[in-house]
Amino acid sequence: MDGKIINLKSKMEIYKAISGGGNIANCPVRDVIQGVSGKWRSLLMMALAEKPYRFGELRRLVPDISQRMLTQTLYDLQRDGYVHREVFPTKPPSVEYSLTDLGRSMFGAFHQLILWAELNHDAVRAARADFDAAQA
Amino acid sequence: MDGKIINLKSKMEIYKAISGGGNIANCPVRDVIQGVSGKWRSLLMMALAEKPYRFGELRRLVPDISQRMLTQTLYDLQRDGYVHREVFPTKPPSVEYSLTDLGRSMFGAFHQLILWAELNHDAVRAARADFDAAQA
DNA sequence: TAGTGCTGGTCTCTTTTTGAGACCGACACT
DNA sequence: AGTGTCGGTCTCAAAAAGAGACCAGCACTA
Repeated sequence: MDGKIINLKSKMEIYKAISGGGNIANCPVRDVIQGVSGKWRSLLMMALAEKPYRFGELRRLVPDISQRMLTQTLYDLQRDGYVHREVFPTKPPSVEYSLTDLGRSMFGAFHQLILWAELNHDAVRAARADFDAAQA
Repeated sequence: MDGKIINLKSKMEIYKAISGGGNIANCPVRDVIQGVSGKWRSLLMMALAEKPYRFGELRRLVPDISQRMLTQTLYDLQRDGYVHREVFPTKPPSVEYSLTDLGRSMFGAFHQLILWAELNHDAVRAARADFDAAQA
């Protein structure tokens, strides 16, 4: 926290990064951030970063996710290339999900934010409490 | 990318982090991730990390945001303690938004992910293209 | 003195995303 | 035949996001 962490690019570069020329797919940041956004994606990435999991295991690990969202989120993560899905032809066929190299790479960067979150969660909660109190 | 970037905690710790005891506010990661999730939060953070901006400036900088979402997103960021809102009693009153210390701190961690996004965006897009092709 | 434009919003309505939960086929065990 | 586990899909309701009309206050202008 040295007071000027940020020396980003020029206004025009920011604009380009932000607007993506009107097309979200042209904006790297938005495109990738969408990849960790959503209520469940970060949690599943954290779980899979630890070790591969099967569908049912994930469902039990994250008890408050609906099956639909678990399916959907895993599908999206797979589509983005972060997660590998492998079906094993066992008696009841089992499906294992694991991080790809790209997924591990992304998680490495994402991990910084996770650490920050754990360290500063109290500060955020305090800020919210103060804000809500001031509004009242 | 050394193959094992991640040596996170035990399963139970993950579970606790994930489930938050059924209450999202008890889960630091989810709580903070929500703070950069959403279509606009990361973009506004990036913009404000560069320098303070006024409402109208942000609206012009991010042309495809609706006024409603700009208001709302800035409000949320302010509530989380990342953004400071100051009203100047000029002729038409102007409102300036800037990052707080907490916001700058969070952005420092978040910045890692931004850098990753810029470096690896092509890989993500390629993965998606491959996936979509395989589905067809 | 009525129009026009700028400021920073709010309000309403529509579309998209998320969520809860029922349902499904295959196979194993009892 | 009945029950359980596996990994899902389907339907429908609720929540969030988005588009865009509208608004008050003030300055300048005609």
